[in-house]
Amino acid sequence: MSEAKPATADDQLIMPLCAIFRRFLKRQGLKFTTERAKILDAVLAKPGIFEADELLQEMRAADQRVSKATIYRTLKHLMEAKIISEVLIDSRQAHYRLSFGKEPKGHLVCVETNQIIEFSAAELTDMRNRLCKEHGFDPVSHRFVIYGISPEAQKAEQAEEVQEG
Amino acid sequence: MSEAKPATADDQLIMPLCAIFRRFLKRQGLKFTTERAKILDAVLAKPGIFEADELLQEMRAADQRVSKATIYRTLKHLMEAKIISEVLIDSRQAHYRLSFGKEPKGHLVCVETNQIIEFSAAELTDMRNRLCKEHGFDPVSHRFVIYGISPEAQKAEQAEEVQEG
DNA sequence: CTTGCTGCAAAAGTTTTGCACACGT
DNA sequence: ACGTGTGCAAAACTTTTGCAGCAAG
Repeated sequence: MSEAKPATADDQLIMPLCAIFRRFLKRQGLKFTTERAKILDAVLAKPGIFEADELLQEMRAADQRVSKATIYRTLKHLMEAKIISEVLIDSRQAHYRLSFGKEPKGHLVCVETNQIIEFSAAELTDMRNRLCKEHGFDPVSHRFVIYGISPEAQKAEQAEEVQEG
Repeated sequence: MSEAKPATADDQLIMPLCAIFRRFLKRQGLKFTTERAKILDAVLAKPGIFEADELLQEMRAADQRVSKATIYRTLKHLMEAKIISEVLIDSRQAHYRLSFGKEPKGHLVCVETNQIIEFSAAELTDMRNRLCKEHGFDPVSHRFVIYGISPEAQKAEQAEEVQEG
């Protein structure tokens, strides 16, 4: 409520993640470079799902230029550090989301508009653990993606049908 | 039980699917070519999940040569005809499975060995429909993929740890 | 100062496309 | 015959890699 920008929940999130990444890198004998810091910042600024190229474009727009190669290399490290994780939306391109400290999410994807809605589904984790146990697997993660047609796309479809008929 | 090969469950499956594809093509004003028939046969011969290039190699080995481009074009039609569907295993390459008349399957993937186990999970369809309804979506399909470490890979890991320690 | 990192451009891998010719209906 | 389909090779796209110079610890 003060004039000066107060620390937000986001700030509280940003500080530790930067530290966590730093610690991860140190443990692996890797370096915390300005490029890696910039990329982590860009990732933290993304509210939902993102792609490598999207990150590149947005960083260029913000004059935080980093090469494509470095983005790909850093995304890999961020995944190893469990800060982000891959979301399988389509098989053409990799999609990521900030996942540190978040429960795994399900995704509802509109096949017409590509709109993506995240939802929680804690019961999936139980189902995962049960199935892993049945097959002797050690669970790592899981993905649940639902494909459907969004209300908006449904309206568009109906409009088309009227024209056709 | 006779000497002549009796009709198998597979034969019963193959006949209608070929007919179904044919009908689908006719409806779209497309042609049922020998290449499309050969590709459908190759797909029907696959018990589980397959990739485009795998199909190409196997067809070459069986002297049923078709071009890469035709395989990709035909896989697209088979998906439109709902005979196969895409399985999201990784974001590098498309994976498919014969899906006609089968209930949607979940997949348990070993992150070390890439072994894939299919499992049924009817409750997922209910969950899907419930979530679609909540968001006003018209359900199309869904995917549930679990990542874990298979028993074999676990043993290999333990062996490594012993060596390291 | 040593080791790892970056950017660039080229390579690699999958999927798509343009075009001339061939084939199903 | 007509309109589609096929094969080929090239293009398109995402991701990876080799290398020379640069920067972090």
